Amino acid sequence: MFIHFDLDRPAAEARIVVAMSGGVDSSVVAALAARTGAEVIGVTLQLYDHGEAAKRSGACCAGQDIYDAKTVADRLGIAHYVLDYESRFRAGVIERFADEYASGRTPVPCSLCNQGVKFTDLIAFARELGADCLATGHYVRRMVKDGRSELHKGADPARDQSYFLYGTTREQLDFLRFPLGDLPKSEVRRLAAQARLGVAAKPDSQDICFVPDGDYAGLVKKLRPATAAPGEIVGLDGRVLGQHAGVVHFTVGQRRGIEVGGQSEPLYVVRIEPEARRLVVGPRRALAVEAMRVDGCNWIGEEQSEVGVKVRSLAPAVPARIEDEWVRFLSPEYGVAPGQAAVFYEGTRLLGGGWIAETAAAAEASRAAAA
RNA sequence: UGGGGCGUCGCCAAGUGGUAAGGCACCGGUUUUUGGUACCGGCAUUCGCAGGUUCGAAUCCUGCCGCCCCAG
Repeated sequence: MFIHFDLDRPAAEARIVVAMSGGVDSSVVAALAARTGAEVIGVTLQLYDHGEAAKRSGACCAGQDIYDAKTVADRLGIAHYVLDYESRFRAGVIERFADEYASGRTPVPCSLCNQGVKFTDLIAFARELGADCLATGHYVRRMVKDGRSELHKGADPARDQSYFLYGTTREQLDFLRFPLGDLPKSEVRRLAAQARLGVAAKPDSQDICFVPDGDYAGLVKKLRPATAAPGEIVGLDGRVLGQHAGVVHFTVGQRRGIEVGGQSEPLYVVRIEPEARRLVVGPRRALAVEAMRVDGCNWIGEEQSEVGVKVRSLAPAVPARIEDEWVRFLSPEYGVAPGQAAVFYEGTRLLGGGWIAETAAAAEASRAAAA
């Protein structure tokens, strides 16, 4: 398998920097890059401490993973650097992650990380090295049309990671390469095995990389103790239904963990009021949202008003119309959580996106509240 | 301590002689580079307690305990 890296000069004269997390995907990218004949430099970011998180396989960017990346680089015969980005990762991702929960919102740390540490800081570093591009293992595709770079979903719909990259700027995109975007995961693993990389059978990373045991709430509680303050769970009519152990445990649209039984239908978190430490819950129809206000929009493609929009990584894009800051769904959307990303698409092409700032209940939900 | 009603899984609740529905909650799994959703699976040898009748009782009888309502 040969992947073209779309470089401006002959491979023999080019320099490719590969962001190596220590996982299968980026290791294969490094292997593919090495095959082009270009000079390849692997870079691994050390993002957090070497404590508990480092022992967990499947995480990225610490301890074992740095060692794995180094091993792959040695096997490929490429240079490998480890950059200590702990402090900027803490400030740019972890602290903001905690702040979001403290404001009753639900953050997307992967987007923050990509926008900041990976695509801003790491790209700057790669440019300093005189690289022609920065290649990553993301499952997305970069296509050049009429001299302009476009960002598209990965070919494998089950693996597409474009949602997390909506904040990529055009300048960044010009410099980035995503060699895996056309491949199914199975093929990537096959390539890893073929290249005899030790990480070929390493489990996929999942959950939040900097949370050691999946207990993200535990981390947020440590950083923002107020999020662990108990409070009331109230119904749409204001009636107190129970107590909760901290807003940090909840997100809009969430069903499990409310621990209020005796209902005829399930209850979902409809709203989080952090100042009052209150959780407002209601039936599923109370989750219906007809529009959302989107903050800090980034456009990669030209601005459009009729788009497909994703409010979560999984689930297909749904049709919507953009009216200034507000994005109006053609049919009600359920479980739209402030703090999450709204990402706009036209077919497979990612147009742009922003953060969900607030939502407007659909008539259906208002009726539920009145009942 | 007169009258009436009720007591079935953590909550709601069906079942009134034939060998414990269902919903909610909870737990587990599947999916997944965010959180969540969804889906699948699990979840009362036992019906307030103690006796009795019966081939057989959550269901009938007796007593006790507890709660509620109406009267005092």
